[in-house]
Amino acid sequence: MSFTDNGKDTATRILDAAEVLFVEHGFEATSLRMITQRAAVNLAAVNYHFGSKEVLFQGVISRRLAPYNQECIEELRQALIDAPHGLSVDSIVAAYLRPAIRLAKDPARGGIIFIRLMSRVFAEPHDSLRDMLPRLYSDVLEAYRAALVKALPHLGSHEVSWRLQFAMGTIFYAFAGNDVARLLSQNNVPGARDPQEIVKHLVPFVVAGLTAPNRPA
Amino acid sequence: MSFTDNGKDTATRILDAAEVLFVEHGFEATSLRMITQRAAVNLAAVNYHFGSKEVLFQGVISRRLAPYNQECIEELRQALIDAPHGLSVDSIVAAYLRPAIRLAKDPARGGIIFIRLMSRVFAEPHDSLRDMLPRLYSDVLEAYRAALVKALPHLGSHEVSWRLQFAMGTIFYAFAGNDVARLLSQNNVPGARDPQEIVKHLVPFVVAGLTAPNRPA
DNA sequence: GTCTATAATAAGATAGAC
DNA sequence: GTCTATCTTATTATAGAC
Repeated sequence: MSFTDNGKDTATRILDAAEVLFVEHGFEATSLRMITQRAAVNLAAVNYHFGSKEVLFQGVISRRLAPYNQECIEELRQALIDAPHGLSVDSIVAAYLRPAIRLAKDPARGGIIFIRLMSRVFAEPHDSLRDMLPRLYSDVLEAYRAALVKALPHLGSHEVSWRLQFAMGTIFYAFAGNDVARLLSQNNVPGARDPQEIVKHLVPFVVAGLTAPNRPA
Repeated sequence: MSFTDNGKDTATRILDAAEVLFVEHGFEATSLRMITQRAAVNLAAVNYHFGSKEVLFQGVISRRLAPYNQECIEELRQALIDAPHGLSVDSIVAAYLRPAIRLAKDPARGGIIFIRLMSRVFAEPHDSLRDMLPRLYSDVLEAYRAALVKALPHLGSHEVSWRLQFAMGTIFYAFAGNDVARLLSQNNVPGARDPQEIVKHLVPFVVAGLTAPNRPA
């Protein structure tokens, strides 16, 4: 590993630049030339270090995701220790979002950029990009799904799956920075990009959705 | 207007093909060659009829959206006539989703493909594509926002905006066909692509989210 | 309006010197 | 590991015959 003047090696510089650009422009619209220019490295370095643009994308995700997943699982484990007789839906949602807030505040681990990238991946049309997440993320989801099934015993397992799916959609969409808010011509929601502010309004919505009565008239 | 053997003119054939391909692959990854090949028209026809790929995209959206918007507004107007003293959140959500279900069942107006395309637009990284929707969709949103503000008088206008934003995110995500469901290794949600089935499970979730107490402890 | 042919450009990937 | 130079292939868009 050789180092450049700003203290990061070439592969890391490429990952950092790619992370930002993939969020901003999506996979297809981000060229290797944009990435290497931003990273101030040679064009050929991408293929030397990663082999292809697609593998680079996987690298951008996986470098951050593994430790983050650990944190999510650990957070749930701790919550379960503190309340061994089962968690409320509220505590489950709060536990799920706590690592996200911590990550959002920590630029060294990608910060809000990585949160937004995760949200974006689900919307990537590229099958190979979208399909990498189930593999990388299923452990976390299964853990939280199990907790929810326990917390909502009156709902069937299928209904919990539906609601978890909606909840994930809501959360990812809220963090994606797509600014559905901008749709509203008036009343631009203030603080719509601040993760802490988002979560404050998001938690009641998601908790209420998850705990909704099984079938209103 | 000259017509080909299957009864549709060239511009329409291009729009039909582009609609499907933009949903499937996104804007960037869909080439004019894919479109003209699928439409069985000449490559140059796109630029003759539309001028550019971006204008074509706008054309795909706007041909369907104007009549659909009319329907959404009319649905709300009718509901308000039937209940002149104000609508429940439940009726508002139901009114909003009714045109979507009708459209989803009507392939002649784009069917589920167009619903999914709308959902996808919000996730398009291209600014110029994402930014066309506020202009085209704000009337509908403002109408439903006003109804929600009336139905939820105890919430501030800002809070209603937040929740409408979350609700729209949930709904669009649910229809986008991104299959967050596939994240769950087990328990693949059955019927996850059938609009009627989606709506059945979606309504209680969204209504509960919108009517959540203002700030649970 | 529709076609062929092509211009102009940008993309991902690689070979080979250093 | 890093560079320059280039290959190969794709793209959007257009010019001009019919």
